[in-house]
Amino acid sequence: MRDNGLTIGDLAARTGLAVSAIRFYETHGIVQPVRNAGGHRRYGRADIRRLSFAMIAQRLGFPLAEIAGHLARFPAHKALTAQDWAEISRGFRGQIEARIAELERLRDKLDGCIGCGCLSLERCALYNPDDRAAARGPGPRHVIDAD
Amino acid sequence: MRDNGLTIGDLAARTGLAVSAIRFYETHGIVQPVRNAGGHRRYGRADIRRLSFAMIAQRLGFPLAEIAGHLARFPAHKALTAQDWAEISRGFRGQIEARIAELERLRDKLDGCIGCGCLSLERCALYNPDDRAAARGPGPRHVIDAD
DNA sequence: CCTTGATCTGAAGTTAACTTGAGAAGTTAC
DNA sequence: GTAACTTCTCAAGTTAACTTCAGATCAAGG
Repeated sequence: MRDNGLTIGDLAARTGLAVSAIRFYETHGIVQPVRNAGGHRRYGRADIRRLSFAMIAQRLGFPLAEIAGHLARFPAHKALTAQDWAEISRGFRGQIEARIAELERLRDKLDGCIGCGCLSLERCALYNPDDRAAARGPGPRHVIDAD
Repeated sequence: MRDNGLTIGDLAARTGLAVSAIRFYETHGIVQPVRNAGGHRRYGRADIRRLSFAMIAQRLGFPLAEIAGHLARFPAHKALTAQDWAEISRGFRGQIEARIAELERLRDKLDGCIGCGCLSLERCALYNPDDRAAARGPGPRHVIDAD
């Protein structure tokens, strides 16, 4: 008997996510299922929306931590409204535009450098030490996705 | 006595890379220094160019493996010519343009979706399972990347 | 009731691109 | 010649985003 609510398997089938991924997202606070008598997770409809949102945001290139941050602003079991979505989306748009702009700058510099062949660290516009300094700390550097 | 050639420290100072990074790049075949009597690495001028190239390519967002692949086409101790550089660069340009185009598509879809708020997996243009395969980034994406 | 099949937990593995640390040995400046 | 660097090797740690595995328990159909 389904008690009430969806099982993690149901959710996986509906969203296309792996069961393990959904559990992982839970550790990041993206969903917060309740437990039934046997200790199994039970989800509500709002959770489908939350996961859908997370998947879309990931497609847009945003890290889970940031996505979780956005979702944290809304009650765990309340569904996201069109309002909420529009509000978050506008922020996304700005960041996408920024990434496009950065790539265009790089492309233009590259155009200027093709044929030059200097590869000089002092003179090549493509090599800008300041930009590299921005990426600090250990771990993998997300080269281009800066910010 | 410097025997001949640059030490790894010299190279680090010249390129701005960490000594550990240069050793790491060596494991990827990006540089192939010779050893002096004491077992220390000695580099040639061509190696500065190879590292510069790698750094620039990384800024452009290319993974080390791919960069190493490009460099593998050239003799380890021959310097890259303007010709070589121009040839490789043209390929880069194409890939940068592709990434820009992908982001623009996403931006446009997002515009269409702001205000819609449906977040429906079946209908939302932003959620396209096929496109997920294109996602770049860190982490084991093999499930998604599944050929 | 019993057998599949789904879930549970917690630990460890995966990729990328490096860094950090330990202990030993080479190199250099005075 | 010796103190002070620099470098050497190899193993293990780091972040992100998950997956895989093992051993155990829960749930549901016949």
